[in-house]
Amino acid sequence: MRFQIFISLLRKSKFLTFEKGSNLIKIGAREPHLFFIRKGLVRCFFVDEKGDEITFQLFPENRIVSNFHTIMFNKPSKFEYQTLERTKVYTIDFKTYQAFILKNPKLLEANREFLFKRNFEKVYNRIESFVLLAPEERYIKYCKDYPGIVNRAPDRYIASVLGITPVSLSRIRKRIVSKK
Amino acid sequence: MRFQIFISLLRKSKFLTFEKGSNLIKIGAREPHLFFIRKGLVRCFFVDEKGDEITFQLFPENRIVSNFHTIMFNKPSKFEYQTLERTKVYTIDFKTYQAFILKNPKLLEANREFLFKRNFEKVYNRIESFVLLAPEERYIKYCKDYPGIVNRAPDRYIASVLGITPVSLSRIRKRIVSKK
DNA sequence: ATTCGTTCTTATCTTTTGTTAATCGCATTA
DNA sequence: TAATGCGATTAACAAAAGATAAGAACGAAT
Repeated sequence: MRFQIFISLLRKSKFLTFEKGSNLIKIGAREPHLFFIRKGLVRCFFVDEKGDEITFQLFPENRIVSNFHTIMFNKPSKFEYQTLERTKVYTIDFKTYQAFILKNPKLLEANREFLFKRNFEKVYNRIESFVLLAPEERYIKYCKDYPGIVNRAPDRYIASVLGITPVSLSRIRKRIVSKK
Repeated sequence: MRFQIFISLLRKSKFLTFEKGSNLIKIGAREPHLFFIRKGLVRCFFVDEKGDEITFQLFPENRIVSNFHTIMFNKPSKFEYQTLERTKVYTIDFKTYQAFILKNPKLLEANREFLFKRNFEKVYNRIESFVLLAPEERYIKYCKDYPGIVNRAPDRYIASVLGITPVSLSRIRKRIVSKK
């Protein structure tokens, strides 16, 4: 029956395909949808005072993308979510989703699991990486933790996620290779 | 009536005072309590492979401290929460708290506000600091964002939170002073 | 007041990073 | 095939950070 519930949730969602380079959510938009990435790669970035794009996060398959500024605070998005590959998603309006969850208390736990726990864990691990590790170790850990990203996204995006420059990342990679 | 509800929640909680240097939560413990810091300062740290203590976070007044590993996953705490000053807290068992929230739907929103939104915001801002800012700017921002902490906690804890060494923090401070 | 221990600062040296610019590699296109 | 453009690499230099050790400042305890 869990399965049944899941099916009817799927019925309420749409299955969409975005071409490479399209936007799921634009900066300034109030986009209240959740996007579950079935296939593809999504880049989340913002623009700093100098006008440079800062890549904040990269999302591969099986992750949920949403704008927490909008969903939590009903504020316009600070980030832009852009596909780096042709990307297929299941998408559903957050209110529709939440109404559905409330009607099916059995899903409450699964909801918490997906939307909060996973996120918390990842976010805390990431901060721990910054607190504990030097850039080189951070890169190694990132490769381990997200093998499905490193060879699909441009290096400068990875560098940004790690909080370093592309030049530095290039040197780190060289160092790692020469150590072997 | 919001106020009434709040009062009865307070009734279910205990008001405790911890001396400086005591533990709210120990590493390995399954401590299911929430602690609202009324007065004082709490340091959250873990121990790395070398056996060194790494300060992960510092909590001043009006923040809620809890062990999310336990509350979310029922796992033993990875962190230790230790008072850096004589600290007064309101504390309540998470299950008691949650049961109360469920009985008072008017508190659902306030609950989300306190336990999730605030946390998310802080955590994202922190990651942004690491991604975007150099250590010196990160320190300046930390002083701005948490003026109630910087002059109360030992510098080496601050350094750890910022992901740098105490020596480096000392140099950063000197640099900032000499710029003025 | 003196001693002790802890923390912060300073010094020295090595390693790493940021910055800027030039070069290389590769794919797309004219 | 040649030209173009974009991203990664390399080079060169300055600035900053890590590591280690020594010294200064400070408070607590005797």
